[in-house]
Amino acid sequence: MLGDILLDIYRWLFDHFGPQGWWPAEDPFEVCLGAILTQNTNWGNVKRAIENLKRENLLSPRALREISVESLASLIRPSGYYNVKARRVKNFVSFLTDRYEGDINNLRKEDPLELRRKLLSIKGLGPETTDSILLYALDLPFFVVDAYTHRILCRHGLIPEVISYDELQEIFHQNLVRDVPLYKEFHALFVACGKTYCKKQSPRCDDCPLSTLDQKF
DNA sequence: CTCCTGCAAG
DNA sequence: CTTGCCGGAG
Repeated sequence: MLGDILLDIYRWLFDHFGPQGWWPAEDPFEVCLGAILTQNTNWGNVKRAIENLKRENLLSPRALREISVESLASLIRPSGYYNVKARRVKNFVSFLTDRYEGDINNLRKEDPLELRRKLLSIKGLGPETTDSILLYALDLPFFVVDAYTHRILCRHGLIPEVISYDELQEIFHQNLVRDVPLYKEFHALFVACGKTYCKKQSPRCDDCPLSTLDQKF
């Protein structure tokens, strides 16, 4: 029932926007950095920050382990919240080097739910950042919930205004097949729809590919 | 001015 | 539950 509606949403969005090809990054570690840097931040600004790190050959756990948090902060400045994010990147890199030999692939040896719990214990990694890493860097089937997901489903009356991250994620896990490519594309499509149509202010409901959804109730 | 693929601290 | 973090684009 709800699964059918979610699949309908997916199809309409996919038909309208086409494949999004997320996550835009060269390797899994870059995905992790991007996931932290894009917290409440426009991706365009994150790209600048990552370009700075690339230019300085700092896109590796080893290199980021060495650099001072102050230097790191100045390099990621364009992404905003640079002081807190530099600390958060440092926390993640320490976690990776101290416990997994700085190799992102060693994370795959963990039980997925246990790994999620451990990532969440890192200061600066909340549920969305963690699930982005699990899904887009490690190809594990965890649905990434974000502000767009909530806004779109809420405006169509499919979920209550007040709902926790885990509760909303469970809706996807319980009602959709645990398919990694589907989860990757679906989240990216929610973002595309949220940015283009289901905007926070002055949403463009008339042109929205999901406009027929409301008539089902 | 608001918003952006949040999160932790107060 | 509210606030601080913050640059860049529209």
